[in-house]
Amino acid sequence: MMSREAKKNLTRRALMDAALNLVGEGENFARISLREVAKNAGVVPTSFYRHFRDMEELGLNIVDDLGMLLRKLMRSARQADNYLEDLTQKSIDTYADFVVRHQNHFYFMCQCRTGGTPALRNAIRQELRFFANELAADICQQPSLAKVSQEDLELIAQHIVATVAETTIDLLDLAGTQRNFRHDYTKQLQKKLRLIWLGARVWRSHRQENV
Amino acid sequence: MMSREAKKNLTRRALMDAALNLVGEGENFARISLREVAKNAGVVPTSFYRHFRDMEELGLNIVDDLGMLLRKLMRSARQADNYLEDLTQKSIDTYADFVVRHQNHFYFMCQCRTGGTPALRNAIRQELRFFANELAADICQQPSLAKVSQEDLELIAQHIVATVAETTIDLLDLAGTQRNFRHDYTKQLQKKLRLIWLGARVWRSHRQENV
DNA sequence: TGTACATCAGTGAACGCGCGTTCACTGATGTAC
DNA sequence: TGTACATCAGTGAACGCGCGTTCACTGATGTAC
Repeated sequence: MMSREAKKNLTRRALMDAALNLVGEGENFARISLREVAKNAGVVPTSFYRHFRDMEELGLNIVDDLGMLLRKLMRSARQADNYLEDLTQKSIDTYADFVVRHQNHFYFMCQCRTGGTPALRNAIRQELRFFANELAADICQQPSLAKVSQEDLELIAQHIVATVAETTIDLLDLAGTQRNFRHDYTKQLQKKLRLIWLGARVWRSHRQENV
Repeated sequence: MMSREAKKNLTRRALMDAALNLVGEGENFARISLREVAKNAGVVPTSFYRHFRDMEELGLNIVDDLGMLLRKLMRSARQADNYLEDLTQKSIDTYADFVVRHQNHFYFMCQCRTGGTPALRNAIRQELRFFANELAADICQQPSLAKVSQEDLELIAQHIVATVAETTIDLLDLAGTQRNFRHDYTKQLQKKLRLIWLGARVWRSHRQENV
């Protein structure tokens, strides 16, 4: 038999997955009711309280999931061959794969990043900031960025992460409908990142340039 | 006496303003009930139906408002002295003023741009795309962008608009708490836009550059 | 190993509440003559 | 200008429903001896 704790964890997962599925089907997380989640998890509403105080706490736990996923993504990106050329393209491909494989989590991210309760919003922003800092640590080794201060490097990394997060909803919306959806998305995102990248290469910290 | 039509318009405005105020106070638009809006507008719930089919239709009308505001913003930005130096700084200042003066509308925009129903999301995205196209038409006259294709110009403009929209929530959050909130915000946003701008100046359309 | 008791995840009935929506209405404004 | 009728924005009662939350419970799992 399964231990009591293991069974409890199964129910907990079922509740979180039920919420994620509803979000993946187009529901707004803010409107999803505790009873709906319980029903979809195959559990009575009162059971919910054995695991979470309320829907917001469940949401915060989903954000923890998301953080773990992002760390996993970062790790696998770092394992990739580090030939510098085409690194951006490879990263975008890795990311697009990852998003499609964890659609529900990324729908949740896109929706709650600006639309959630303040606590939820901040939790997601914090995860993205962490990711950006890791990215900053990675790219600071690039010789072409030698003239950029640490502070500005972090800003650049944050801008890159924000750009990727911003465009993720397009990828998800396309993934649902189109067959060869990936090409248009990666092309656009690559151009946007190249724009930032080119800017970063001619960036000089501690000097204001006009226009 | 006021005409029947004029009175009706007052009620309509009162309903929209009630919804906007609730959003400005931190409520999630998706969770605001028709009855709450009616109560805050000083009107009986059934009256709501004389103006909107449901909350989504009210939301779409707020997006129309927002579109009008953005066009007004664009007009006043164009009227400003066009000395090229410091144009970015001026534009950011104009924008920040504008956002603070129409806080509720911009809270609504930040929240529904990614968190709303599909119809609402798309309506807002369309307004922002329109704004970006206008911006593209403006900046294409810059001699430093002569080598950029029309398509890429539009992408750059979209990227700028997305960056501004993305950071607007920071401005709003800061506006509520801090006294001299504007400085940090404008400084960060200016750096981000400068990054894009520098990138755009060295951009060559129709050629792939690697990292 | 077996027994007696403790723990606690999940149950099911019940509650009061605010929700969206319907309906027939009222009375001020608008229109035709 | 005055009268008689039409329009329609806003009213107020009523509905059935799903909501979050409470409570005492059950019975499988865990623990102590």
